[in-house]
Amino acid sequence: MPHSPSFACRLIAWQKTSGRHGLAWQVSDPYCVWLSEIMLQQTQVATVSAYYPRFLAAFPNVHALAAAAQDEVLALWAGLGYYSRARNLHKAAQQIVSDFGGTFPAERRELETLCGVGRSTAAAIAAFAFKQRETILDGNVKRVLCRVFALDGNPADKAFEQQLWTVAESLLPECADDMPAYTQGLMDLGATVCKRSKPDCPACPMTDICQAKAQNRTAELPRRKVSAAVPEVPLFWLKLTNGKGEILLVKRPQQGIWAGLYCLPCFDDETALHRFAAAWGIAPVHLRADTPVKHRLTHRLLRIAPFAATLPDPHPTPECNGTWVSANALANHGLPKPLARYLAPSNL
DNA sequence: AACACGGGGTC
DNA sequence: GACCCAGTGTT
Repeated sequence: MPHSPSFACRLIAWQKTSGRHGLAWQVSDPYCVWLSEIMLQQTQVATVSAYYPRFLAAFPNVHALAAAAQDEVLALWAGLGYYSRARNLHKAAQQIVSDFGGTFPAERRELETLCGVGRSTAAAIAAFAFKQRETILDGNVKRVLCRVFALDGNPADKAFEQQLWTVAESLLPECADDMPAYTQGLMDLGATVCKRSKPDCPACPMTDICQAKAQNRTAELPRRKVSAAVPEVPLFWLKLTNGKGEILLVKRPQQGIWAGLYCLPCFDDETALHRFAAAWGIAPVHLRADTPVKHRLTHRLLRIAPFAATLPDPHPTPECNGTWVSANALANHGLPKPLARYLAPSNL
């Protein structure tokens, strides 16, 4: 196992002089730390910066969040992606109230019982808010460790993953007071110096102990994941407008893509869309085909064919759990990014 | 172990 | 267009 007594010292000193400071969530309040850590999962700092203050203003503490409606939470999360994070955040706020009397626990193990909080996020909260000697292990840290110690393993391999946790734990500083700066340093080093491509080795505090650099292997470590093929999925949207200029939105189920968000009536095939339109008294000839929307997710390529129609007068009113929403009320609803773009191309 | 789950940044 | 990002939960 790699052991480097100087690793933590170097990192802490570097963070204090050259790390990132002044980010809105660099505070010791566990609620703020937790919220930021969830937002930052698989999401870059620049993206989160626009969402974090808005969300915190709406839900300034865990009680406010626990008492909110899921729709309010999702409306503030809309566009950020990975919406299970928002649903779990909401659930976890209620867990904090019900299971912990409204106060965040300081132990990593207890934090891990919260919905949406895995080991790394629990460790980040424990380290930043409670100065616990727990290690994070995110994409940045993995890259730093794989390079500094020339760890050459398959990222999909469970045993290799476990090895990374063990290495990360072995590097923790002895003094608990150093945990916030150390943890921030791990993230900062990976994000600003030990980047995936073109690492800035001359600026790195580990440059003279880095084994990947010594072996001229920074470009090949960490090893890449093997990426799977991304299947294409056709989708059909119906933009139905009533006499008041309102649009029909339907809340999506709690499972699957865009779970819990609001969307236009959405169909797997055109026949199903026609059937739905017919129930509102709209014949296929009155459906206007709009410009197709291509939207890439990590694991799917959505090819969306939007249709538009105006409700005839009079018209039948079929059983429908949708809601009619005016243009200026769209912002109150959590919409998937491509739908927000389609309905209001101006606010990108 | 593999897959589901968004959206954007970067090269 | 490919790869990655302050990952977690399900199967």
